[in-house]
Amino acid sequence: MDEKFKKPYDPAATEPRIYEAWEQSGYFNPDNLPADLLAATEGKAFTIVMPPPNANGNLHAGHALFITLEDILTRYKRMRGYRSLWLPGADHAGFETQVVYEKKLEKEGRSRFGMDPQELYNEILAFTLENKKNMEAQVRSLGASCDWSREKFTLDPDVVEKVQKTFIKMFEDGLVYRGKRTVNWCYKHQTSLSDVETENSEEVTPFYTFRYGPFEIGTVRPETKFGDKYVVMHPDDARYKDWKHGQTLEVEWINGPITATVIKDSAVDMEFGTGVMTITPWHSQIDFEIAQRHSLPMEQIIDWRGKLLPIAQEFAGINIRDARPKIVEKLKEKGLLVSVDENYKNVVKRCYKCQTVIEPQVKDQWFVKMAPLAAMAVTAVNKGDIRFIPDNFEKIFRYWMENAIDWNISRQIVWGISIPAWEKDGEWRASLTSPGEGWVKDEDTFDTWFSSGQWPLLTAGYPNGSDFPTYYPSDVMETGHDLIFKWVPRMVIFGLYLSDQPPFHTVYLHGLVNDAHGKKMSKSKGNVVNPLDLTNKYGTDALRMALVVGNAPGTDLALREDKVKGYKHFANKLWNITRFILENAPVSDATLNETDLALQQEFKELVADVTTDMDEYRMHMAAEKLYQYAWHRLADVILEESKPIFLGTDEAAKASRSAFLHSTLADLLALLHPFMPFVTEEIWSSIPAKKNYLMVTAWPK
RNA sequence: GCGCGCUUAGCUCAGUUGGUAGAGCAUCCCGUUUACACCGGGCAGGUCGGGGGUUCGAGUCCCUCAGCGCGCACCA
Repeated sequence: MDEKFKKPYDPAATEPRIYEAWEQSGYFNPDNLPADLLAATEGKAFTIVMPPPNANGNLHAGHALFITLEDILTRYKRMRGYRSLWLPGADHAGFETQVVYEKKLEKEGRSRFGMDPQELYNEILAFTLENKKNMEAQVRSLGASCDWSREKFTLDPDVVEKVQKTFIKMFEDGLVYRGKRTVNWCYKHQTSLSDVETENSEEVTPFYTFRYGPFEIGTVRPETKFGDKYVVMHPDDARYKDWKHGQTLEVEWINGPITATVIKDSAVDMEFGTGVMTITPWHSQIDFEIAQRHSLPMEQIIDWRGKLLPIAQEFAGINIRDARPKIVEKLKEKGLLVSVDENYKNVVKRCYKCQTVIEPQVKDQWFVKMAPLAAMAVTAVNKGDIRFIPDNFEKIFRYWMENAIDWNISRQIVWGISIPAWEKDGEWRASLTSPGEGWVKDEDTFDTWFSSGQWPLLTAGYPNGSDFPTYYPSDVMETGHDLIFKWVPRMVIFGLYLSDQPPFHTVYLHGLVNDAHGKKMSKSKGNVVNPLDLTNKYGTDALRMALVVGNAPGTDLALREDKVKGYKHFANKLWNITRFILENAPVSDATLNETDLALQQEFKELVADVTTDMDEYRMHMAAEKLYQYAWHRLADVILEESKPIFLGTDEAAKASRSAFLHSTLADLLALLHPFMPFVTEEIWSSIPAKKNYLMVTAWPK
């Protein structure tokens, strides 16, 4: 028996050594897997594309969860004889990273505004590459058996070029268009944002009712109302039936009399307020749509920094935050303020990074025409080409695809992939290089989801790389349920659009990792758990088990330190089970007696049960069953019952029990390996059954 | 407003197609007879949120109500 079993299992001393050995072995690369292992599937591929972590900081508990789940699937399939590829990556994370970097600049008393764009880009690139190394080291420490030789970065030159070519193809296919439309504008970050980059918050805002000629109109935003010269009501509203569409009238307004025009539009809710509203098309989505329907002119009231433009006359140059009370005061003095409801509940859109109130602004941007693409995605789901785990997420996916709105892919930030579009005299062309003299390049960059949406294709080298189509489509997309409408649909759409097939057949969605009381982790609450602190204290295997057991797909998890501690004890339990067997059971290939055959049968049923769980993505069940068997069946009962046998004189019984224990230990280590790769590999290296690494040993039958 | 999810032992959660309620941690009692005190043995603890229905049988399926959480939405 190896002397090491006389001391408790020491994860810290073991894990780096084991990971190094795995990496050296080359088996993370599916092209190097042993032929006898692959024989089981005749070399079929199994591919998971890693959701590329943002290369802008440390890994958090959510990363630890997805790395654990994906590594379990990869290791399981590898042991089942698949050419298992888990392809790692790193995301430049456009806006996210730029926000992180801007905070860093702020701390240094600097600002991105006024910086040379190329200089800023280079600084962020250096920062990102440094973080990327850090991130990769952390992924390794969690035991990820991914193929580093294939690692991709979203700013690799070939990735950038392919992303740009996709845009060009979409431009030629009429799936992207240049549109002057309402966008979500963040004053702090000076960029437009997609709908998924904003959050809604319900807030209590004063609701003002003003006299507008013969009408009363309601608003929460008096500061936008300078240019309001269209008064809108529902065509069926009996109260206003005497007012005709297009009719004009003189009204006294903020800065004097104006000529207003009556517009009838069914977008107006008759039940709300007085049923009459004025519109500010430049700064409201719904007003914009009404204005479009009636071909009304629109004018910008607030500039890109949040200050009132000259149309506001005496208020020009004032920040809208400060302008509101002043304007209300003026309207009140003019006798135009009818009432104020101080308890009005209103939904306000905010920037998901800085919580700045989002301003609708009208801007020329590139939009993806979503309807035809989304229809393809719905068809694929209807045909059963994509399965969701848990399956209720299919409804959410479907809802999102059936209500898809056109996607703004232009960002006014430097940190991203440049949009290959050129403009001359109002005409736009899409091209990698300038179409000729006088063409001006679009300065904007792509929304980061435009590139990450193509990730499964890009990692496989679409359309002509050596891994395409060997490792495309991939098998499982494992990611957080919060990405069900941010990332997953975009991957499905790009996969179908570019390759005519979905990029994966299964979408496995995990929940959030919360704190011990089920509360969302946040820096401001101070309840953030650093996964590496836990692995340093209890070992990586312990953390992995704590993240998996009892964590049903799609549901959130409360991560408690005592749970991690419990599985550290379990790793040690395996250690001591091994010690007992090595000390007491001489190696034997004796035929099993009746008692031991029954034990073997019981174990075989466990193997079958666990295998089914794994095939059905019930990793949480499999892990718990293995834990129960190892501790409360094998250790508590079978080993205890073995003691008198080994102390006795019945040599046949000893031989039989020894044979059973050795084979069961070997198989149990194999079954546990995907969950607890380090301790199982370390034990495996010291038992008689060992041939090659446990990582490339066949899954028990 | 629409949609989704959750409500099971003190805490955190499992419970695959409906078949006599489970785990970990915590608590309490006992134990060092040596694989392991990073341990072992044992006790206690739940009318599975309320109500109704389908069924021979429901934590599991259906309806309804309540509470909590989350997402979506152009009510100015």
